[in-house]
Amino acid sequence: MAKEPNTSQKAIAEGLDGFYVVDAGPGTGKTFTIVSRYVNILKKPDVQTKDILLLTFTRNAAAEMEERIRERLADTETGKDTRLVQAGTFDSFCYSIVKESPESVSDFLGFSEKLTRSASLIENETLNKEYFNSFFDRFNADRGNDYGDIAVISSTLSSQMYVLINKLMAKGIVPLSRGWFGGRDGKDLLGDPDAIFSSLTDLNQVTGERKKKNDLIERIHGENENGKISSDFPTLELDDIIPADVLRSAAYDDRSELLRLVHDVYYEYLRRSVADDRLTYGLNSVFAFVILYSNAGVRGRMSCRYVMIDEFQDTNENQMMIALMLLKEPNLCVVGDWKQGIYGFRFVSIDNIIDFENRAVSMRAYLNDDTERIPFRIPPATRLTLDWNYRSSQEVIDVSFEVLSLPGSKDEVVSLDPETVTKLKSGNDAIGTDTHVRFVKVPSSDEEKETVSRIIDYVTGDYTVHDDEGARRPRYGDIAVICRTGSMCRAVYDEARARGVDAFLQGDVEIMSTREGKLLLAWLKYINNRTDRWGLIGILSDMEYSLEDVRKMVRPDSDGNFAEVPPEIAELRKELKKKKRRPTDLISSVFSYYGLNNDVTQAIITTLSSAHRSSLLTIADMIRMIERDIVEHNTYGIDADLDSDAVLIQTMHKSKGLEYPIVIIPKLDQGVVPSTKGDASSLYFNEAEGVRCTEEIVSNEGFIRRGLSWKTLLAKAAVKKDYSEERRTLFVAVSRAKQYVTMICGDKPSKFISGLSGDEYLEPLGDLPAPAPAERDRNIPAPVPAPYESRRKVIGVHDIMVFEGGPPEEGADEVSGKGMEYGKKVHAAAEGLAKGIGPRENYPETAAVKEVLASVADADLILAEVHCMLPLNGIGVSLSGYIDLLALYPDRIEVHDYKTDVSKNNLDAYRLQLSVYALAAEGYYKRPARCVIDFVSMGERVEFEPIPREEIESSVQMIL
DNA sequence: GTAATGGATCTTTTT
DNA sequence: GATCCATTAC
Repeated sequence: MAKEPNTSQKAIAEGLDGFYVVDAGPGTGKTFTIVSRYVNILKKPDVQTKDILLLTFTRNAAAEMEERIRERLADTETGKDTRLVQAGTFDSFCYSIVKESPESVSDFLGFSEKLTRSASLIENETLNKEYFNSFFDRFNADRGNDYGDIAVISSTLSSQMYVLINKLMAKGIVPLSRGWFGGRDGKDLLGDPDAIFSSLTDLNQVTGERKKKNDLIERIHGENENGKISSDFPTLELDDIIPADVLRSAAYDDRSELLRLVHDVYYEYLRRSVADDRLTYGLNSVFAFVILYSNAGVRGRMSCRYVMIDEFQDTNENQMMIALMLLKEPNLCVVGDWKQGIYGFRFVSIDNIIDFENRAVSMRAYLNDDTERIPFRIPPATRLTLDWNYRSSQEVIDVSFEVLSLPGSKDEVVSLDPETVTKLKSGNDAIGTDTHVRFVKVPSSDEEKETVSRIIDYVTGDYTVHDDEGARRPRYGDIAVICRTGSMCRAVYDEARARGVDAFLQGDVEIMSTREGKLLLAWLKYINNRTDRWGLIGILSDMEYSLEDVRKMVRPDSDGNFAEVPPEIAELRKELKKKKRRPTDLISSVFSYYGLNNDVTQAIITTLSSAHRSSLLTIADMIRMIERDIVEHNTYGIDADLDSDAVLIQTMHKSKGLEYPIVIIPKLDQGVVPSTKGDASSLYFNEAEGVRCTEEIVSNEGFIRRGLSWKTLLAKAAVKKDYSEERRTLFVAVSRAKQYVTMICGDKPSKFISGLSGDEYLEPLGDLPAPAPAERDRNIPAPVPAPYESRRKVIGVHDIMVFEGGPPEEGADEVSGKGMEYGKKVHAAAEGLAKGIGPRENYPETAAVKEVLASVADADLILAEVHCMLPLNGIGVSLSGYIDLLALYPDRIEVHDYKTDVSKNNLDAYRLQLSVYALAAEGYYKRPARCVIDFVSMGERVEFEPIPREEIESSVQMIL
C-alpha cells in the first residue's frame, strides 16, 4: 500500500464538504483513503469527533477502521479530543438510535404497548423464526378466518412469511394501522404489472420466447390434469397464442386479500415484538428508521455534520434513508463498489450507489413531505474513482473485469454501461512476471481431486510469492480455495484432509447435527426428563451398548421393571442437574465428560450460551432449539484459526474483503456458476412481481384442494433471468487473488469459464502426492500442532459465582433482593443515565445511581455495559462478562457494579465477579483497577482491591 | 431455423 | 420439479 496517497486518493481525502460517491474497486486502498479523509475533516478548526460519523457493515471492518484512525490520530496533531471517534456498524448505530427513544416506535405505529430501553436484540435466527412461528400460529388461530383462502395456504408457510416481512423491512416499507408507509405508500407491493404484462405479451410474439410459452402451457395443462389449476384457464394447444385478457389477468392479478393479510401479520408482528420488548436485526433497523422519521429530537441528537459510509453497495433502501436523516449538513461521502454487490437476495440494492443522486433527491422529497427532516437541498454529487489496484497483477485484474461482460447463458445479452466500469491499473510492481490465470478441465467426478492437486503443485512447484518481506516460495497459508457453494467447500476440504493437505474450512456447519450436537441433545433430554427414552437411547447407543441392553433400560419388562441404568450415567445426571440454571457450565461439563473440546463444541457452547444470555433459555427451550436446527439444517459459522499454515476454503460470499496470493476456483460448472437457481418459495416478494403466492385454493368439479395459481406461474415466467449478480460474485472471487488464479471445471464448463478461456484448458495433474512436512520449503515454520487441545474455553463469569443458599432462581442473571426483572430494569435505567439519557420511570435506586455517576464525573472516559474478557492462560479458559460501569482515569480504573440486593449475603460471589472485571480492564487499559459494588437499593458502597488472578483460576477450576 | 428429447445439476447469508 | 444445454429430428 502506498504511504503517500496517489492522485485519486488525494482528491477523495481532500474533498471534504458536499456529496461524494466514491467508486472503490478491489485493492484500491479504500480504508487508507477513508482514514485520511477522516483525519482531514477533523483537522478543520470547527470540527470535533462528535461531528463525524463513520458507518460500515461488519464488526471487523468497523474495528479495523477505528483502529487505523486511532493510529493516525496518534501521529497527527489535531488539538482535538480524540476519545470518542464515532465509527461502528450500521446495526449498532441503529441500536443506539432505538435505545435513544424506544417509546417513539409505539407513538408512530399507534400501539399502546411500549418498547423500552431494556429491549433485547436477539441475534439467533433460529430463535427468531421460532418466535415468529408461534406468533403466526396464534394469529392464524385468532384471525385466520378473516382472510379467506389465502390464509389457509399461508398458515403453513410461516418461514416464508418471515422472510417476506424481513424483505419489506429492508426496503423500508412499514405497515401503519391503516395502509402502508414507504414503498410508494405500498404500491411497490404490487410490483410493476405493466412491465409484467408487456413481457408476457412478448412470450407470444418474440421468437425464442415461444418455447418458454409452450413449456408454460404444457406445465399448466399437466398440473390441470392433477386438478391443481382452477378452471378459468383456457384449454390451449401448444402453438396457440395466449389470449391477451388471460395475460392481463395474470399481470394485474387482484392480490388485495393477500396484501391485507401480509399487512396485518406484519403489523401485529411489530406490535407483539414491541410488547415483548424483543428486537431482531430487521426490527432494529426499521425501528431506527421510524424513530428518526418521527422524532425531531432524536434526529437532532444523533445527526452529524459529516457522515461517511463504507461498503455502500451493501446498503438497502431503509439504510440509505436513515443515512440521509443523519445529516445536519450536506456532507455525505459514500464509498463502495457496485461490482462487488452480491447481496441482492438480502434485498440490498446496488442502485443505491449506481443511481445515487436520483435516489437521494427522491428520498429527500419523500422524507420531507410534511415536515423538514433533511434540512438542505441535495447537492450535485461528485463522483470520484480510485483507479490504482495495489493488490493484484494486471493479468488478474483484467480477467476479473472480463467476467463482468460474460453472458451467463446462451441467450443472455449483457448490457453493461462502459461508463460505469473503470478499468483499474495494477500498482503492485513487485509481482513482475510471477502471475498467471489458468483454466483446467477435468472429468466432473475429479474436480475435488484436481483442486487438491493444484494446491500441492503450488507449494511444490516453481512459483514465487511476493509479500512485504520479499519473495519466497508459496506455502499452504497463501492459498485460498473459493467455491460458489458450501457443499463444494466441504467436498474439497474432505479431499484435502484425506490427502494430508492442511486445510481449514471456513464454513457454516450444521453443528447441531454432529455427534457433539446429538450427544448434547441426548443429555439435555435425559437431564430434563429421566424417562425421556430418546435421551437415554442417544447416550447409550453412543457408548456402544448393545441394542438388547438399551432396550432393557428404556422399556419395562413384563413386570414393569426397567433394567438399571449404568451407575456412571445416573451419577453424572445428578451432577449435571445441579447446573440446570447455568447452561454454559452444564454444556461444557457434558463435553468434558467425553473429552470433547474442538471447533464444534466451541461453536455449540457459544451459540447456546449467547442465546441463553439474550432470552434466558430453559433446558426445554434448548432442546427445542437444537432439534429445530437439526431438522432445518441450520448452520453456524466456525472461527478460522488464522495462525496456522493451512489452505483456507470458503465460499465466494465469505471471501469478500479478503486477499490471497493464490486463488483456486473449482466447480465452474453449468448450473453452478452462474447458479441457475431461482427463488423456490411459494410466498415471495420481488420488485417486478410484487407480493405473490404460487399456491391457491382451487375448486374443480366439486373438489376443493390446494392447487397452483396459473396467474402467478405466468407472472413468474415474465421475469427474465439476469445473471448480473452471478457475474459480480465471480468478479469478487477472482479479484481476491494477488498473483495466481486457477479455475477448474468439469465435463460441462459453465458459460463463464468457457468465455474466459476460449475453451482452451490445461490437462489435469492427476493424483499428486502431498509433500511430507519436512520436504516443504525450509523457510516454512514447523506446522502448528492440532489446535484442538489448545482451544480456549469461554465461560461466563456468572458460572463461577457461588451464591449463598443455592443458585439463583430459574433464569436469573444474579441474585437480587427485589427480583431479577426489577434488577434488569434498574440496570437499563442506569445504563441510560450513564449515556446522558434520563430514565422514563423513576426507581428509588435512580438517586443512588446518579450519585455513583456524579462520583466518577471527573473521569476521562465513562463506559456503561462494557463487554470484557479475562484470559486465564494457565488453564486455557477465558471468562467473559459485562461491566456495568467503567470509569477511566489517567492513572487508574474504577469498575462499578450495581446490585439491587437488600443484604450483603453474596458479597463473596460479587467480589469474585468484580475482580474478574477489574483484571480484564487492567489488561486492556494497562493501569490499576479498583472494584466498587454499589448496593443501590440499600444505598451502600463497598470498595476493595481485586483478588489475585490465582484465586480466580482456582475458582474456575472448581467447576471445570 | 426450431421443436422435442435426454442428461445433469441443483445457492449465496455482513449484523 | 426446474432449468439449462446439447443432441436429435424435421
